[in-house]
Amino acid sequence: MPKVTPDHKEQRKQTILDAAQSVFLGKGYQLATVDDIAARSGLSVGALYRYFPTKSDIMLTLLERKLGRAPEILQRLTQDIAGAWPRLQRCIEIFVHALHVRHPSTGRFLIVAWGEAIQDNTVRKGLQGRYAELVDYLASIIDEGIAAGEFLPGAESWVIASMLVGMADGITLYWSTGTPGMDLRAMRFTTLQMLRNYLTPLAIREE
Amino acid sequence: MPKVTPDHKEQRKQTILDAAQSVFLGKGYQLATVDDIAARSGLSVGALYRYFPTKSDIMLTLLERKLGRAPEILQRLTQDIAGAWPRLQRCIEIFVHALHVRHPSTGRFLIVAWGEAIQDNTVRKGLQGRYAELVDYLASIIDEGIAAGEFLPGAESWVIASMLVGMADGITLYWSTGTPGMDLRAMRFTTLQMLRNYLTPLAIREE
DNA sequence: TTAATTAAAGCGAGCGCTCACTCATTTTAC
DNA sequence: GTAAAATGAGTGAGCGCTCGCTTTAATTAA
Repeated sequence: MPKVTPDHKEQRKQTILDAAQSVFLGKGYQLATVDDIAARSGLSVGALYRYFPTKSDIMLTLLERKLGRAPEILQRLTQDIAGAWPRLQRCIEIFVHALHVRHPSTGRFLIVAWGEAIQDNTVRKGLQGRYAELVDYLASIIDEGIAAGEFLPGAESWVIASMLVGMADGITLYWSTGTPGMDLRAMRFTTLQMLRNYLTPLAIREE
Repeated sequence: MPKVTPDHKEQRKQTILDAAQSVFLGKGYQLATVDDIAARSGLSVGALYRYFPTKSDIMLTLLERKLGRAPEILQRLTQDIAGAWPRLQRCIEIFVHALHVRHPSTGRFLIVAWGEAIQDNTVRKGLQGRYAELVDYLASIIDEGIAAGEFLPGAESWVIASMLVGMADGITLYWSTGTPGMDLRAMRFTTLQMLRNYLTPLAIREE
């Protein structure tokens, strides 16, 4: 199909990315071969290399598309919610729900990406950047809460935000490797309660 | 050196394991070659295969030696501490301190292992087993605290223990990939405070 | 309307290389 | 002298990526 619309090119790219994600989920990044991805996408290896310069680049593009718009989406979905705590709570719920329920494959994909980040500088930089944006956004909500007198003044927003995202990742890690008997709902509930206890102690909460 | 003592054989094994860890830390598991490990250990590839049947087996043995005795060690180091909360707190401090300060290479190694666990069933099973033991042990402390009336009755010990270990891992993950500006001490402090607030609410704490 | 032309899209065998693992040979401790 | 330990060149499978060729859809010419 020569001289094809830009739309069509974008569709092809997405097809390849979908195939790549599915292969990465099944075998991890290193064990996934370019032949695998080509076969799954219904294209040839050569065609695939017309859209992406390297295998690593496929992974990076996937990361960007999966995580790049997360802060913006969270912002859009929670901008009408009044109060820092309800907004923070909603953000965590949306994020965790997305990783574990709505798009569980994305959750597992992120873990694969972390596995690769350990040995690949480019992937590591990509992941770090995307996560930093997320942490910054959560921290900004906490800061607002502190400024509004809703949260305990001493809370270090960046520390807490990092912990939250770290916890989400750690738990996704266990869960994605199929550790049996994990009650994700109970964990989310307990986390939120712990967090609320910490950020808004009784004195403030009862006002 | 033929007809050598069992002691000497054990030493050789340990030499190889040390070399392997150092190579794994530098390049990750997949990118580390058997040649690398042989070179670092000062032995030949052939000699190495006299002590370990596969590369994967080296990783598994390393895992077992690093993590297998953790619950037992924690128990020994904290058995004299009275009260569930002080003991739990000490366990977390010891564990985190071990991962981040005393043996930071072990912390980073565990992350490499997780990366590999995602694509290798054997490694995954090994890691899951080792971590389950740890979670069980922490949960048992929490259960004791509940039984003694020291902790809130409703607390689900296994959920909390999983969260704690998951959090430790998630945070180690960020930290090990060199995410800048992370204040590990502040995180540990905040975590412990959150946990204490949750497990021993004011009503109980003020007794 | 149809045929000829064109340029991009698609193909896949094959190249060059890496790597886990082997084995015939040599070295070593007793 | 001997049996175990150590050696390291070799093996063969597998992989990312290339490149010369074919196919196809849009464009142009008749």
